[in-house]
Amino acid sequence: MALTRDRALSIMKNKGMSEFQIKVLLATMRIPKGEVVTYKELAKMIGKPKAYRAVGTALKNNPLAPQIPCHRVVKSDGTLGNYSAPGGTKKKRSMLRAEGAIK
DNA sequence: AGGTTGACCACGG
DNA sequence: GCCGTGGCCAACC
Repeated sequence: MALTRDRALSIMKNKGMSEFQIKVLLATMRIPKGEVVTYKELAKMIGKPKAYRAVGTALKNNPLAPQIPCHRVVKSDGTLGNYSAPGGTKKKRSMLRAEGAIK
């Protein structure tokens, strides 16, 4: 079943997450399949261009791991960055490769 | 209230 | 390519 924005919002609020983290995760949900964005771009999307570091903190807390495509978020220099879901960075790379987002 | 930590960034050697 | 340094911000203790 597809995860709607409203549903994600109530789950996250229920977890007691901060507004900042909620915004990060909502923005992450909008990333189209087959594309990647950087942590910095993501920070800019939520109106805090310099909070790219805190963006990482927020994604790590992602309570909806498979449904929010946090694997589509990479570093500014083009490398992958970290990934806390099972499989780690290796899994992240293979998923992106399967989507055609990276070579 | 203050210090530490981290899925980062940019720059330099 | 690697490593160190300074800077940034929010979360956590």
